[in-house]
Amino acid sequence: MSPNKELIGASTRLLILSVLAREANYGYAIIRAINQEGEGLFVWQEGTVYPILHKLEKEGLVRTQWQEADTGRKRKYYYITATGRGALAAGTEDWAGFHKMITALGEGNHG
Amino acid sequence: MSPNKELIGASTRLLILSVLAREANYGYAIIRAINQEGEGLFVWQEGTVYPILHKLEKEGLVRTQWQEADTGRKRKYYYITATGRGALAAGTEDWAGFHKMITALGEGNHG
DNA sequence: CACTATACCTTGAACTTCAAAGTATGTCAA
DNA sequence: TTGACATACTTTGAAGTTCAAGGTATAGTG
Repeated sequence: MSPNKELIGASTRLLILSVLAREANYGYAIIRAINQEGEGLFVWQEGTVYPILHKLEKEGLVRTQWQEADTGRKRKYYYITATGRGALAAGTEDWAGFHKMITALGEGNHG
Repeated sequence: MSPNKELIGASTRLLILSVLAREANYGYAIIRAINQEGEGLFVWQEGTVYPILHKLEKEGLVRTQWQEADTGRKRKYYYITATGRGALAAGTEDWAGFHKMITALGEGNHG
């Protein structure tokens, strides 16, 4: 289990949208990409990520398309939508504001 | 309700510990202090904060002491412990690392 | 005496996350 | 063709988190 579940849980959605804003991808690869990016800070489980992807789709932040890989395997690709990009931008801004506040509070402690 | 519940939920504990690292305080005032600090980004409810304070106490990150105010009112003061300061420092570091990652991902999107 | 603000706490519902298991397909080797 | 393994998607049950709402109690005000 992750040592900082609470810290991490915050921006699951934001992180997924960030990854998809770079380029469309399918679920299984998204999970690997994010966990690699996390560099040990956390490891996301399939049971966590897939439901979030489904929710993002229901909310219209991403759309999906089944595609067949060269291997013959079927993959469900996720594409970020315009709405999704908007949500990502807004979320990133909120994140920055929140971070600023946390930092300010921290600095107050040894000033 | 807060417009960014998920973003906020992350570091409830961190925020409380930050406030208490500045100076000891009692629950009701902590809630007002944090919500003021949030500047509209979020508003915490009593039903959220009190249980967290109880948990922090059980974990030894804070200790408590009942005190009587000038008004005659009884208040439960929360003091951060050495363990609590350690947890705050560690949490802040993790937070910084996580923020760095989010930022890096965001920059990748328009680079 | 009613009303408001302070001050603490608990409960039930909704939601989130995880661990675990389930389903299915392609690859590789014996 | 059989077995093992990685890929790929999904669901389920349990544990945890947060909120809205309400409950208790006391001090001050009109």
